[in-house]
Amino acid sequence: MPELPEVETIRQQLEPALTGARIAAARVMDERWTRPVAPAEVEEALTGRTIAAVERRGKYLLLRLDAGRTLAMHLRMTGNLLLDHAGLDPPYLRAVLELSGDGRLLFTDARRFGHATVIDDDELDTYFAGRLGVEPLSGALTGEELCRLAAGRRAPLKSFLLNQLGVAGIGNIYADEALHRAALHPLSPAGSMKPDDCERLRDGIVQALEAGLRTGGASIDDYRDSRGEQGTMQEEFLVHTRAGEPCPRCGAEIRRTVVAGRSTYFCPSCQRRLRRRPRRRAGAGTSG
DNA sequence: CGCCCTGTTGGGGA
DNA sequence: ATCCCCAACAGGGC
Repeated sequence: MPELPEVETIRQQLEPALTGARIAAARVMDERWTRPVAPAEVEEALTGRTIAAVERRGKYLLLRLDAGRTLAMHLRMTGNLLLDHAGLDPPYLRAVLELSGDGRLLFTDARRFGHATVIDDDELDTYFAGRLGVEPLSGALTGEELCRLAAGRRAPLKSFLLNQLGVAGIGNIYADEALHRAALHPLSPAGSMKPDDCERLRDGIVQALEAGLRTGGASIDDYRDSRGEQGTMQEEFLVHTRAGEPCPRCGAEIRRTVVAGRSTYFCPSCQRRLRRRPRRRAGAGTSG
């Protein structure tokens, strides 16, 4: 479940070992990982490089290399990064970065949706400008900014949150959690939010992500070892996958529906649906 | 055993 | 602008 908190947790775990490490060799065993770029091209770009920093943007994990380039990796659904010192041979191994001295960084991915690409540093901002919106934990996300992003949009709030171009890093789980915390209905049109709704949604986003960060490490370990088992993290979810259980805020029964093709959990009692804001007539500039 | 459904994401086409 | 489908695979229900 690599949404922003999980990717950030992985980043924090890898940072001490990878920062300053040299990539002695790189092996890509799945051409899909680098498509449409040939694996050999990526292997060559990585070999001999030193990792200057480990960063995150949205759900992307970045290895900043010397020589002015960056390896940007996306885990998608089932991608995982493993720091190995024991000669592991995990299933679904897609790529290996051998580090100088001891250690290997392993990229595994059962579904093979994960992706990696090498980007010149001077193209980095352009690359992400077309893919990611504001970082929700950077302090740049305010209620006001959220209202600006949502203005005029008729898409459901859930879709609005899943679209990385508005706010970066929110996936299916944290979208549900944020909307519940904000007491907003997932099907309310994004543009229907009033300033007060935007403030609550901003708080809901930040609080849901921070809650995930607090337990992210445990959830990832559980996830890595046992897919179907219940992880520590799941016990933190207020509504996600909790259909039929009582809402922690009002006690009503949490319901499941499908929005934007994704399972969506919400409380029909305290997440009330907003109506579309009446369109303002041209010239009627002032409002209360 | 096989079929169907579900799922942590994002891109492309309708 | 918005929705549907797809990518590839595991696991559970029937």
